[in-house]
Amino acid sequence: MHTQSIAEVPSRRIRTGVRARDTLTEALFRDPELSGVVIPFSKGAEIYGEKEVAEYVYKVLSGSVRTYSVLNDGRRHIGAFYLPGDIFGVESEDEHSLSAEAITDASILLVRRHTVMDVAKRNQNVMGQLLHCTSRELRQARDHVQLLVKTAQERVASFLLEMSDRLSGETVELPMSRQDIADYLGLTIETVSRTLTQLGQKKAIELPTSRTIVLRNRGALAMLNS
Amino acid sequence: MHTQSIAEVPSRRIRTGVRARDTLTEALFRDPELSGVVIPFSKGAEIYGEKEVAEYVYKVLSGSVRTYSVLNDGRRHIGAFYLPGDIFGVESEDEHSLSAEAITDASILLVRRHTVMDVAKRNQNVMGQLLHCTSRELRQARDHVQLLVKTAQERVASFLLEMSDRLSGETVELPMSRQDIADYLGLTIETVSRTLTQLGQKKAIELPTSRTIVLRNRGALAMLNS
DNA sequence: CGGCGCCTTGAACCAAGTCAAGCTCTGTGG
DNA sequence: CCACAGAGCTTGACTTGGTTCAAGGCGCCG
Repeated sequence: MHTQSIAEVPSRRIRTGVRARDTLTEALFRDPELSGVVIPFSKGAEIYGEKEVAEYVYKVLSGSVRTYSVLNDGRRHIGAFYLPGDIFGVESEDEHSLSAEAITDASILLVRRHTVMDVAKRNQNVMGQLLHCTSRELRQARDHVQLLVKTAQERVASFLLEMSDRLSGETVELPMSRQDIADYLGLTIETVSRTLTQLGQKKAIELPTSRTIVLRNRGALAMLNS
Repeated sequence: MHTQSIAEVPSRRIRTGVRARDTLTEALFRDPELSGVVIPFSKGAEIYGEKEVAEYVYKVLSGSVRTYSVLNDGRRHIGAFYLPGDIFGVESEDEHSLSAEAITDASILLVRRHTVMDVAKRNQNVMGQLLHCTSRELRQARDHVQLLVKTAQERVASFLLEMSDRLSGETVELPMSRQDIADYLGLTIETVSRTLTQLGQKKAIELPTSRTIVLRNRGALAMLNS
């Protein structure tokens, strides 16, 4: 359920294909046949819930998003982080398998799922992009699996390298909290914190502020990355 | 690289759609346009290697298969097990992201990847099945991620329930070794062994032989399953 | 019957978790 | 403009679940 209903918030209908400047990564929503609605979500707002019917497909225009599930013992597990340009919520099942929340204030483009599907049926190119999109998620999920069999240092190093790649810069402004990172890496918040401190002591990274991380020695991190 | 080349082994060309008895789960290869070749692999034989060009798509007819990768420190990580009826090796990239090996003697149906792709382009139904197939893999990968943040007991219990579901019976004949299970669950062989012993002591399972496991108390296992 | 894989069990050790305290921002109201 | 509250982060001391190392058992095949 959207905490902000579509009717309540200012939004503008756009033709996704005709946005003048599109530096964003995913090609899928560039197709002129796919129109959508832009919705702002404030920090912490739920975008959709686990087991909810998957009515839309989503693209991050600004801000960042986490998908997660809560285990029966109360622990939260984060499936992925989505940054501007990323598409999320693509499911082949009818319901979402994870919940999604805005990590920061974010503006999200929503396109009706059945619109995408209908276009995909006619337009081979869109179908190909959809398949590509799913299999990128698959690759990420497999990478995530490999993360979780490593040591704490390796996990944190891999995470930093991943973020640096996706935000393309040596200085990484993390949108997420230590708790988010911990739940993504399958560690505790204390272990994440300690490990970052250790990486700082090793001169592999610098921590000007707790959310700003400068990669000083990519090689050293990559070494840990396995 | 196939350790047994296609030319060397007895095989018969079949029209996958016209097999009289098809109790096997995946619909994809039932399409009459998709013809393939059946190849036998002996226990331990490599079916394809990581980073190898993905020339075929595979379906297990009998026996079982594991996909895996070897980390730089020598540890092996198993991505998935495939049982009769399962399709594997579907990649949207051009190369396989994991290696595949026969766990037991197995007969595998191979269909050329570009054949599948070509048919999928014309046949909406086949494309849908392909998408479905990829997203089932995605769901499995996400389940696998969730496995790896649990305790040893939970992991082993989940594994047994998964196997019991897929082999549909309370008595599970495991095709894989303790080492395979350990590498799948991100544990050591000793921990897997100890945990099975513990589950036996709790009367949740019985172990008539080391490869035969009888689920005595599904509820108790499901409790651990989170 | 003997050898070899595979599996189990025990004991010591260690990486990460837990519990607890204190620090550092940031925003808010007096 | 400062004081204070609260959330988020770090650090320390102790505990623990799982690994490591080592030995021995079981079952299968030649």
